[in-house]
Amino acid sequence: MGRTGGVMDDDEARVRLLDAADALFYTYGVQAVGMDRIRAESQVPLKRLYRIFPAKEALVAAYLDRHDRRWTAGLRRHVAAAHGDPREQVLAVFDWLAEWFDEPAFRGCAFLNALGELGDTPAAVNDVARRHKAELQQVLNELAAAAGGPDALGAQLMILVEGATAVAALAPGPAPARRARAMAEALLGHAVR
Amino acid sequence: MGRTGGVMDDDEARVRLLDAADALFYTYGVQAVGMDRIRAESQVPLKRLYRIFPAKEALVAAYLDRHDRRWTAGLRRHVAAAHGDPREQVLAVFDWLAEWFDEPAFRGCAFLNALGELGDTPAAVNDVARRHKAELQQVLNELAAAAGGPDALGAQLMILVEGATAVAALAPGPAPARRARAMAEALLGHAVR
DNA sequence: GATAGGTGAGAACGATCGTTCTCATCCTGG
DNA sequence: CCAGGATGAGAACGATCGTTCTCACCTATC
Repeated sequence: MGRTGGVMDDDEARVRLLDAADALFYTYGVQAVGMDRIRAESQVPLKRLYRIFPAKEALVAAYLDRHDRRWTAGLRRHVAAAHGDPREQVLAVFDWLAEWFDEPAFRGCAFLNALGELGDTPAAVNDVARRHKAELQQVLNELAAAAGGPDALGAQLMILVEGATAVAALAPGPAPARRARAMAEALLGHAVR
Repeated sequence: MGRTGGVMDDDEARVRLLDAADALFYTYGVQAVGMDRIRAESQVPLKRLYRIFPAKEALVAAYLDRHDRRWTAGLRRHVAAAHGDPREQVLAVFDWLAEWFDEPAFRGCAFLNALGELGDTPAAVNDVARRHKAELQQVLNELAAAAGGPDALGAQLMILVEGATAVAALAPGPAPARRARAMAEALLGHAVR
């Protein structure tokens, strides 16, 4: 059948392509990275690349989709590992952001970057970006509700998360996350009274 | 002398080029807009275009520079026109953001978009983006100091401004600005006690 | 009114990119 | 050992882009 473990089966090729796409598209932007650079970084021949992803647009959409899944899963995992107190879980969001901002490869929100670069087309990019932000908003809404905050708390946390990310995009480092964390603490304090 | 009012002198050509660059680069992204599209929109011949801006990079830098100056001046004007109370001036920032988010052409922060698209090169883009954010931070610091807030207030307002802008980039409309305004009100309330 | 210099419109050029095609090579089944 | 189908490496193709060049035309001076 040929898929019993040859030199590189399609699944591994797909992983390597998405690894290369993630590293290159996120670092340099989508339009600045050509398919040949993806091929060089992934070591997957062009022919196979185009068999797995029939066009660049499909690769971009798959990159954003996997980036979204990993990002949100990382956030959820970090939050779940936090101390049981729901308020601590809210604050854990910002601790996780601080770690993210400190990564050398950090370059802001991949979805806002892609959207700013590509505009509304192709629609797949827009869809993934919107889905990502809706998912983040839902995580924050759940945490806000568990912490007993008012209805607006989820949306307020969203502004803090996005604000810290945008500020860190121009001046990387954990400082914006810590500031946003302090603001979230104030919001939670308010919610209590 | 030739500059006494011919059909179109270089100053007018420059304005038309920057108008076209602003509309097109901001809406569609820098890389997605070719020089010929700038020529078509501005009605300035290519030859003249390249005499005024010797390369696309120079046009992009000039576009971002003028965009920055207009944006910051608009903010300062709106803030200055607000009620004399320094706290009202802080809140006026978010009223101005609400108006901005409601413009049909709104597509998030032009500088973050350009930075996300182009990465660190060319350096001119990076410089203008950094200068823009530093200027915004200074405006907010001044307002925070005038309102008698703590040292951190300026940086906190920055996170609110950037957060509202990022959220609005995916879901345009004044709602994020209003929410950020409410959060700023809470910060000012805290600062008072 | 003739001429020289600059202008506008668009063709042309070289590079790059997304995508496809060629062909030598290799692995598989008989 | 041999035929054949798939694979990999990279050339090739068509489109697009940034930039430059051509050339007819206009304008302004002597």
